[in-house]
Amino acid sequence: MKSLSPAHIRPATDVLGEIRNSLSSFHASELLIAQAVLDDPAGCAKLNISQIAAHCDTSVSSVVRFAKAIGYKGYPEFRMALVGEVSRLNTFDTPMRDLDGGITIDDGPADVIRKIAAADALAIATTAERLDPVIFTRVVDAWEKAPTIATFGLASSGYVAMDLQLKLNRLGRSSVAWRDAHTALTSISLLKKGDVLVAISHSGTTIDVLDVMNEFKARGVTIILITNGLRSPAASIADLVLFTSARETTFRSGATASRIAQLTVVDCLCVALAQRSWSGTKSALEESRAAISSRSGKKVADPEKVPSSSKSRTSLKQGENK
Amino acid sequence: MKSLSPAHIRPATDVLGEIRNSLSSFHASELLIAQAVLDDPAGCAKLNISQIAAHCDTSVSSVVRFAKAIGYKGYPEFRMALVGEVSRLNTFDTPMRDLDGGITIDDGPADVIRKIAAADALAIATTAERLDPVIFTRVVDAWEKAPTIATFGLASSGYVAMDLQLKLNRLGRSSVAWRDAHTALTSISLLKKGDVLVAISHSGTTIDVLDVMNEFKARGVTIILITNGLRSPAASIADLVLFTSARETTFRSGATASRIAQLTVVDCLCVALAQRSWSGTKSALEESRAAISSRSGKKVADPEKVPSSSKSRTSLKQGENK
DNA sequence: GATGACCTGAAAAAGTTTTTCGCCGAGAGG
DNA sequence: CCTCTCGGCGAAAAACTTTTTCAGGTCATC
Repeated sequence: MKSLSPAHIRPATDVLGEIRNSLSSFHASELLIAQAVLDDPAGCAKLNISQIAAHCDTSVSSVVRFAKAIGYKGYPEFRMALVGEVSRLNTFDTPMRDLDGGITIDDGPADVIRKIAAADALAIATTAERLDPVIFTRVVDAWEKAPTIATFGLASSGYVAMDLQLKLNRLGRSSVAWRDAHTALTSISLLKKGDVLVAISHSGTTIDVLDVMNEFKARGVTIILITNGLRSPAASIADLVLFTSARETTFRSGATASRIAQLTVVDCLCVALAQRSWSGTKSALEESRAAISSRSGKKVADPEKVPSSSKSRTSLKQGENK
Repeated sequence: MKSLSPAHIRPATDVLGEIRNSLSSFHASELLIAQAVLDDPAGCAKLNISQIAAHCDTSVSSVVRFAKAIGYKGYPEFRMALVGEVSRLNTFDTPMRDLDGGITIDDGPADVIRKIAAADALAIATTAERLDPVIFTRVVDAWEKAPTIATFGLASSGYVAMDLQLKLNRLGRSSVAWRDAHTALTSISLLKKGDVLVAISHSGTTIDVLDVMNEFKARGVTIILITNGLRSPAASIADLVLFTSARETTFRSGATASRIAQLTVVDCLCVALAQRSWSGTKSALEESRAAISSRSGKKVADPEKVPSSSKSRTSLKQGENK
C-alpha cells in the first residue's frame, strides 16, 4: 500500500460565499442554480447533476458551467465541497455564522475584530486551497527567466504591487512597480519579450488594468495576473492567472480581504523563487538586512539568525531529494 | 422550481465509527479498505472508486461491497458521508502542524503555499485574540475626534500606512501618509494637538520611527502605534499601542505575516470607525464606489449613476510621491 | 438590418460506478 | 485422495453520470 498524496480534501472552502461573491457575474441559467443552492444547500447537495438541472429547469451543461464558474473542476468536486460545507455548518453553526451575516451596526469592538479576522483567515485558507500549483510553478519559472519583472496595480492593489517589487528587489531581481496606467504605458519600452508584467486587480474589470495588459502583451511581454475575478476580462487576456478567493463583507470600505489574499499569493511566489536560487539569494537577502540594521537603534534581534536557516538547509540537502 | 424533498443529507453519521464497529465482520479485502480509510480518511475521501481499489490492492467490486456492508447504497453515498465527516473533523485544527517546521529547500510548491497560508492565518488569529478591545476603542475614539490623521511607516509598513490613508480617505476623513522621516518631519506643522499620528513598525526599534514619534509627541499629537514589539522602545513612547502577533518563518524575505497582521488591525479599526458614523459614512463610501465603477469596463450593479468624478478625489494625496 | 459575441441546451463522448459472471481456494463429505 | 459445494474475489460488461462538443438562438453593436 503506497502512501497517499499529501493533498487532501480541501480543508477550508467557502462554497456559499464563493457563490454569493460571483453572483453578479452569473448568467440567467446560472443564477437559477445559484439561487437554488443558496436556498437549500443541504437539499441540493444530495442531488446529482441531472436532478439538479431538472430542479432548476435548466440543462445539465449549465450546471457544469456553473460549477466551473465558481472555480471547481467539475460538478462532483463542487458537490463534495458543498457536502463538506453543509456538514460543517450543521455541526458548528455558531462560529460559521460570523461570516454569513456581515458586520452590523451594533457589533461591539470585540465582534468586529472577531468577524474581520475570521473573514481574513478564511480568505487566506481558501485562496491557498485554490492556488493551482502548476500555474504557480510556471509563474516562478517565468520570473526566474525574466530579466525584468514589472508590477502593476491600482489603489489597494497598487500597494501589493509595490510590496512585490520590494520583495523582488530584496531577492536581487530587477523590478519596477507602476501604480497608474499612464506611467506604465510611458515606460513601455522598459520591457521586452521575455520580461514579465505582473498585474494585480481584485475585480479584473478595471479598464486601466486591461489597457496596460493589452499594450504589454502586444509587445510580447508575459502577462501574469492575480485576481479574484474568475471570469473577468483580465483573466482572459493574461498568460498565467492566479486566483485569489476572498469574500467581501458588508461594512468594509475597500477590498481588504482580497488584498490580504493577494499578499499571501505574492509571498508564496517570492518564497518559491527564493528557494530556486538559494545560495545566490541568501547573500542578497543578507546584504539588505545588514544595510537596514545599521539604521536601527538596537541591534536587530533576529530570532532566526541566518546560521540556523543555513543549517537546516544543509542538513536537508544531505538527505535525498524527494 | 419545485421544492426539494424533505429528506436531506444524513444529519450526523459517524462513518468511521460504523467501520470500526463492523471491523470484525469484514473479509480480507474489505479489511484492507477499512484499514486504509481509518488510516487516512481525508486522503481516501478524495479518491474515486477505482483509485481506492488500486490503493488498497484490491478490486473495484470489493469497494462497492464494502460500502454496502456498512450500510450505504453504493460507493458515492459512502464517499459523501466520509467527506462530510472529514470536513467536520478538520474544521480548524489541522493547519497547526505545518507551523513548526519552517519552509525547507525541498518543499514543493504545494507545501510552500500550505505553510505560508498557515503562518498567515495564524498571525491573524493570534493578533485578533490579543487585540485589547479597550485600547482598540480608545484608538477609534481618537480617530473620530481628530481633524487630521497622519500615518507613518517605512518599507513594508509604509504600504500599510498608505493603505490606512486610502481607507480613511474613503471614509471621508482627512489623512496623510508619510513613508520617510524626512518628509514627515518637514510636514510637522500639519498636525496639532488633537490630531493623531499612526505609526506602524514591525520591530518598534527603527530609529527613524522613534525620531518621528518623539517629534510629534512633543507637539502634543496623539501617537498611536501598531507593532509586534511588545517591549520595544517605540511602545513606550506611544500613547496607545496595538500589538500584532506574527511569527516570521524561515525563508521569508520580508515581514509578510506581520504586515498581514497589521492590515487586519487597520481594517478592524476602519470598520469600527465606519460604524460610528454609519449614515454619514455610507454616502462617502458610495460616492467613492460610484466614482470607481465609472472607470470599470463592465457596468456595476449599482444603479446609482455617475456623479462628478472629481468630487471624491478631494483627499490629500501625500502618499503618492513614490 | 447585418454582424459578431456569447449564452443555451441537445446529443455525443468520456469517465465512473454497478452488476454480472466465472474463477479459484477452502473445507466437508464421499 | 478425490470431488463437490460454498463463498469470496476480481475482470469485464452494462448502466449510469458527467463532460465536451456543437448547432441554434438571442442580444447588443455598428
